[in-house]
Amino acid sequence: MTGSHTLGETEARVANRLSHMTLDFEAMAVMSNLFRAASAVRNHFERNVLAESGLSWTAFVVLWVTWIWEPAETRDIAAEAGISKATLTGVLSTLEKLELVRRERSANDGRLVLVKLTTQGKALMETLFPAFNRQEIEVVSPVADEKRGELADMLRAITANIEG
Amino acid sequence: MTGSHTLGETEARVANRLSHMTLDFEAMAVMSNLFRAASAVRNHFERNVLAESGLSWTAFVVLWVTWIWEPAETRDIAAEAGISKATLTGVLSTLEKLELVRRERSANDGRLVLVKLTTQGKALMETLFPAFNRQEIEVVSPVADEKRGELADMLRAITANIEG
DNA sequence: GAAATATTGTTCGTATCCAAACAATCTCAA
DNA sequence: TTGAGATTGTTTGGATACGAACAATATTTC
Repeated sequence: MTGSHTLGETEARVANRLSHMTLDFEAMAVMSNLFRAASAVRNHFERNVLAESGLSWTAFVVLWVTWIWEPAETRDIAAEAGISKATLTGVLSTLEKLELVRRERSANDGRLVLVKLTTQGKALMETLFPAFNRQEIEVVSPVADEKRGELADMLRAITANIEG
Repeated sequence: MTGSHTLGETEARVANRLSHMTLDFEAMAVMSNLFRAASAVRNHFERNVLAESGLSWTAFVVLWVTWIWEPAETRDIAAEAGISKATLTGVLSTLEKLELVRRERSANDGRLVLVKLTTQGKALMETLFPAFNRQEIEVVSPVADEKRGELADMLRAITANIEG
């Protein structure tokens, strides 16, 4: 993930390249670190937790959302997972092929598709999710205990500001 | 991005579903908000800044890294952009088709490929990057001025902890 | 200097990922 | 009740995404 250049080097080089522009480097640093962190954490989880189950990151998120909300409507799953409904169609097909999930037409509304976990899907989540959480603890560990609430709040505020 | 359920609802439902497990909900909240924020910001940028240029998020990042470091070696671009070299090959082909970038064999080392921006590529970045930064300022605005450094530091620490 | 080893970018196969077009279904007004 | 409009999940087409295998080139080893 990290290149051969340090972040300081990059910022100095950027400053030089952009010396004729008026820029907010602090905002830039926040955004840059946000994406680096998200990408690094995601790759870390895919390799260390998800790989042995053969699940992609998105597949896991979809499985998780379904687990929490089942029977879940696909539009809600897509929104909650942060992916388009077109993407969800493909991911659900993958999860169905793995027999972790089952699609069902809604009786009340013929347009809707309800998604449920199979017995295997539930069993997988029962072991996978605690393993996932153990890694979450590991990943967050460099942030001081008393700062974590603040960190979550700031990230939440950024999201709310965009989507509001 | 946000579903019809609030984050509080989700957490309550998760707590109920997982009541028999020992979990760190604060670590979970930090990770959850990290991905929500990254995803929301990325989508926001793709739709509001990048769409008119016909660039994807990744294409922009690659273009940006190349702009800063040109002539840039592909292995460095991939590392700096946080994508695999296989992915970079495809993205560079896209950027070359758009005539924003040029590939060149290195004279010193026949294995290396050097990447440079075309005149059009430079012109695009001259207007696109300031527009990008203006949106960055907007996105970060809900975080108090004096907290932004801390936020960047915490995210940096998480990344370093994983990759170290 | 020749052979073994390492490194680099591309290709291949497969899985995401999205916007836009689409068919099926539902809602609601007239 | 019938027809216009809205909503939902899928399909389509094209770009991204990765690991693994690959050919080309450099480096190391003896």
